[in-house]
Amino acid sequence: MARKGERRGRQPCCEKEGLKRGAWTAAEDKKLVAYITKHGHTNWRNLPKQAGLLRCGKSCRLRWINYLRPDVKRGNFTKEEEDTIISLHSELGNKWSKIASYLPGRTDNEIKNLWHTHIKKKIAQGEASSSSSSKQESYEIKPNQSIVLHENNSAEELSSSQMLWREELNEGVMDFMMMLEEDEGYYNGLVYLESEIDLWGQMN
DNA sequence: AAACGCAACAACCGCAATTTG
DNA sequence: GCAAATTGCGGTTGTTGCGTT
Repeated sequence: MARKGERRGRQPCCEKEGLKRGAWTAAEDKKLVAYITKHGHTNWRNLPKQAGLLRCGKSCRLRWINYLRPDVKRGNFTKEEEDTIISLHSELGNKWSKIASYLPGRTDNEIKNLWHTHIKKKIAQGEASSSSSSKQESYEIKPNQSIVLHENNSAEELSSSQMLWREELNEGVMDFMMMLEEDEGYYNGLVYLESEIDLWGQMN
């Protein structure tokens, strides 16, 4: 907290100078995941400094919540999810985080993007409610199954998109593990991460 | 093959709400 | 109770990739 007599008024969320912006690199992602896995995120403002990242806390928080969190569901929206979004939006308006809370694994940003890129257009074209007659679009229905890091699913149980998704996840975890080998504490973090992903999978 | 336009989505910004001392 | 710090949300912008000409 600022002491009396220090600069008044609202400070920017981060110093603009010397901080990196734009797309996140794999190395930055790893640092962030490793740090949060080990220490959690009690203070986003201090986190980047402690994690050795040249980013502002806001940027780290956004990256974690929208992409790096183990329970984030990547991939195309199902028809059911889409219908839920349409229904909730008519009820709640642009309360994206509220809408996201009804869709486990989906983020407000993702839903907002979907709305602006697909759903809004569909509704404008009057297609939203006539799903039976409308043709499937490029983001057509995909089986809504869990992320599985373990080798307990046979290939034929997974769609090609799921296989690709799973491969990407496993690659990421392998990279992460290589980094973790140097630090036992980080390994415990990985175990935690995996159990979280597994738990999320069981819930779905 | 190059140029252009558009769609998709990742990331940033500003403000509001909440928390803290 | 107040001021300042911090977090979270929603709007918007920037970048990238793909399709078309």
